[in-house]
Amino acid sequence: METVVDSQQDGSASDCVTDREAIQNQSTHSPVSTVTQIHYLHSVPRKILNELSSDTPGVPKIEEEKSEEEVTPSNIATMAVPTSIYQTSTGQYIAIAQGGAIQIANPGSDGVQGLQTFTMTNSGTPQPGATIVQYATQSGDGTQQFFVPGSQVVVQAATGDMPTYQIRTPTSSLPQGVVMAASPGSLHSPQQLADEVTRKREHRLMKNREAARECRKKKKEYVKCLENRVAVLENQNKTLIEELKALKDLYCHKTE
DNA sequence: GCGACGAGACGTCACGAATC
DNA sequence: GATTCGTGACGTCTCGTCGC
Repeated sequence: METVVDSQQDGSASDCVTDREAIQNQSTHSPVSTVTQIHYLHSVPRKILNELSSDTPGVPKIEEEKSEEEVTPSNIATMAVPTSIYQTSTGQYIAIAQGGAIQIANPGSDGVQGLQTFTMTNSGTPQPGATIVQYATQSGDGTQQFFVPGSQVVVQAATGDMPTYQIRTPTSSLPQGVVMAASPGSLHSPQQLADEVTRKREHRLMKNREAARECRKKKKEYVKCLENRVAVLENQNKTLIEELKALKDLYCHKTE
């Protein structure tokens, strides 16, 4: 009589863990809701910015509105020196440059995703004292314009998938959620800010790289385990068939 | 030798689930 | 609610094989 070799004896088959039984369909849509203040989509710019960043993938870059002759992509380190840097209570950095560019960095997310630049111009102002913020979308859809009363305080009005920003006139009572830096620029230089964002991004990428490696390893082991189990069950099946056949023969001999 | 092709490994992004 | 983790999907690279 044959001995049935079960992989559970060596413990490998019993260690078969079902990773994810059902592979769910993953939709790539990003919900868009209408917000009355300045807003941008989180999911869209990331890929677009990566496409825009040419030779060094992984290095976040800010695409500013450029003049005809100036095509050099500006990254964080080379952007205009901000005159005011604010930090919201959520840790977000908002810098307003001398040229009127508003830069928003979201340290909670990766560098590319969380960086936005708005350019302020004063042309065609329909309201007295108002400033038009030109929001250049990275998708190439054109620019959206927002009217800004007076000057330059950017307020994060909402967070989540659809963060919104309000630009308000600074008053004695700051809007809730906004922390003004003691002296503009003293919190972090743009370089430090960029370094921090880059560092966090690289850390996240490194962790994800390792996780992906681990996940693949796990998946390979799981597949191996399943193949092993198939082999064992086939072997078991074959043995049982032979056993059945032998019993049948024995029964036939006895009845004869 | 060389281009085409498939397989496997890898990095990254996106997103849901789990955890804090 | 924010952060971290796990993983599917996608694109890219490398390597081996095959036909020419």
